[in-house]
Amino acid sequence: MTTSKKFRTALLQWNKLDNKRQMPWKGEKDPYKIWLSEIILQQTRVEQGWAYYERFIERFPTVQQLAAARDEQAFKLWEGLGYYNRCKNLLFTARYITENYNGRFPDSYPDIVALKGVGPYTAAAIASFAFNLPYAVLDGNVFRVLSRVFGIDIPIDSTQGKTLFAELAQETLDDTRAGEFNQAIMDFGATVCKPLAPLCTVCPMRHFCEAYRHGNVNVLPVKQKVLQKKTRWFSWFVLRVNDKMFIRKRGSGDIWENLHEFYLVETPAQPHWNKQELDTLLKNQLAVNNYELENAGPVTSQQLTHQTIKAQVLTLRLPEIPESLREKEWLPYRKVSQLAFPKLLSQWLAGWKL
DNA sequence: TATACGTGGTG
DNA sequence: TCACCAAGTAT
Repeated sequence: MTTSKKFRTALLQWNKLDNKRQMPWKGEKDPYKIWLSEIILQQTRVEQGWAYYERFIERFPTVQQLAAARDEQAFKLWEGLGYYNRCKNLLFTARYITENYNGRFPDSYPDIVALKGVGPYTAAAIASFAFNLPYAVLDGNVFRVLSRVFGIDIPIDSTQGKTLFAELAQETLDDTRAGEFNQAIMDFGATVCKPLAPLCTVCPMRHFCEAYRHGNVNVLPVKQKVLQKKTRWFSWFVLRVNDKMFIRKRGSGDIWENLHEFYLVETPAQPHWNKQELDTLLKNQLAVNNYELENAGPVTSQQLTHQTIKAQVLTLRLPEIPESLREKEWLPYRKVSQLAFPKLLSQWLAGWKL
């Protein structure tokens, strides 16, 4: 018997007898809900996305209701989940489906994969879960499980590796039960063939797993690229005039697009804000001569995928709104709390006491 | 096609 | 502390 055949049989039997994994979207047939769950789960742990899924479904039970959402409302609901372009694309696609498909989710792979924010993985997931179409999912779990069982050390982030694993996944798929198979292989990867400390001693595949036989389970899958990280220094100034504070929306070309922030000063090295430095900054950048430093918080750090942000939040009280800043960007806390912020700032706001 | 995009868990 | 990685996609 081929390894593919053994794999299929062992996987489906494990799924039937030993897979205890439960999730709110499991077994769901509504393509809208499947789509929503898959977008939330992109590069995101199930435990982290779980509550977000439930809140979105509660607030927006149908694609039409999501399409009718205000942008800020959706972003506020997404706040803290990361990769905020997912939220932007979610809104775009909900509106696209509402307008172009009359609210009916497309039911062919080519139509699904054409949706913004939907790539090969997500399209295969929706196609197989909602419509039982024979498309194999290829996510981090599948890369790991296949690389180990079949003993493949070609880097999964190489062009050759991506092609090879995509073909292997499609060959291995039980295409009469695509949805069941796809769910099973991801559950298996997440609970048995785990990245760290896999449960090889109780694994139903250990008798034919190449990595287990060669003792290299812990080095598979292979990745070739190491990502570069840089450190950036952010100083956020909470400018306050009476009960309002200055808020701006972050633009394109950098992290946290569409999220909000306070007045940002980025420096090439760690800043040390003393009176003279502050005087100069306020005068040069904002033409402000009169201010009071209310508070200078601790330097906190956040690790992103490609950069480390070292940030400090300083609160300044000004006598009036500077001419250099627009009136409309000054908001009371009541309004500010409805906007989405990066974690560093939402945490600061949560602890903010007037 | 190489790189950027968030946040949190884990060993 | 730190590297790795998690139901990837867009550009």
